[in-house]
Amino acid sequence: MKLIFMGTPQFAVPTLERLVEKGHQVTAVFTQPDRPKGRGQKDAMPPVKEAAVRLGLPVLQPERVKRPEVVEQIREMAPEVVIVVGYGQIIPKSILDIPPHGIINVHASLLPKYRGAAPIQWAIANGESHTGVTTMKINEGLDTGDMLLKWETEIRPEENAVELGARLAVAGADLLIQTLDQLSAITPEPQDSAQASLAPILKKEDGKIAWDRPAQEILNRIRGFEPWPGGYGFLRGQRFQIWKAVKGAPSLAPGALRVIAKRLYAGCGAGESIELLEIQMEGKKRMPASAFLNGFPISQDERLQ
RNA sequence: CGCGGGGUGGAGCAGUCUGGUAGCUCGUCAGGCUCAUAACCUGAAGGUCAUAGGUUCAAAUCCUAUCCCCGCAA
Repeated sequence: MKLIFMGTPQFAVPTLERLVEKGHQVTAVFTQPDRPKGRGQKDAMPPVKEAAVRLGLPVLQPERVKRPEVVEQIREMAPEVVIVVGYGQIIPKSILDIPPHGIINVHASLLPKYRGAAPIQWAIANGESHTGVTTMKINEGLDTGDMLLKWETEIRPEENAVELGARLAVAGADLLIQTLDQLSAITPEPQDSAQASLAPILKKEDGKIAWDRPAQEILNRIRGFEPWPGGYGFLRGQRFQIWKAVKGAPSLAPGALRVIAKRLYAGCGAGESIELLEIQMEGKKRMPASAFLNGFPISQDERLQ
């Protein structure tokens, strides 16, 4: 099919690759503009742009797709369908009507659950046992379009957002191909808004650990928010990131840090605790808790905030 | 030129301000103790103190330049 692809993050890359592999005619790839990133403020290409360049596809990076000249440009391309995967911009109504097969989106949750920008992260953070991907027809709402196909999977107990995201990206790519193949045969199913929930874009503060919460909830958030914002507290005024942790046996007060038999524990709510396995101090590399303890003696009344 | 932290035996750090024989915790190796151990004791190996210049009787430490790593911010 002749189509336009719109996407930005790594999650969208497998879908783009599969489309090309399947012989679909990708007229253009829309992605967010290169933005200053990292130390030194150098402009960095979004993952989808890198993939598009590698695949030899034309790339367009308008600041706003809803600008009339951009809309007109899309109209002239006359796509049969437009594929959107994490583009990062709202598709205006003026574009919705252009492709005869509509605009199809791949969303990383079992809609109507977890509508929004961070469905993978929130599904893990909330301790869900299952999630999946859904293809749907985009309408004017936020992830409220009629659903086409779904794929469900289990969230493994130790799985973090990076790992799950990689699995869902591949599954999403397959599901989209399947959706396109069967498009005429699929009956779009409206979402039940009563069952809907939101997965808002993550903020840095979402990573700040509330030490009075139950241990399991804290662990869910740490792995759900990997690699950003992760789970962190403050130790002696410095940012203290926790990358890997498991449930601990000792009973400690919320936020209390304690070393027992060379293992590092942090207290949670209800007298529970977590054992910190991999941590990172501000300005330092991530390291095993054992290495951290060699150079940073923990006193008895040490506390995390 | 966005802001800041850092590069010291295998790991994590101190020492740098106030130049003067390289230190701590751990790991490794050898031996000892113990029913045993993540415990304890004794001993050993292992470092061009990121790199290149400069100042000095003397530089990990002061000056200059470069490379690399990390956090923030976006």
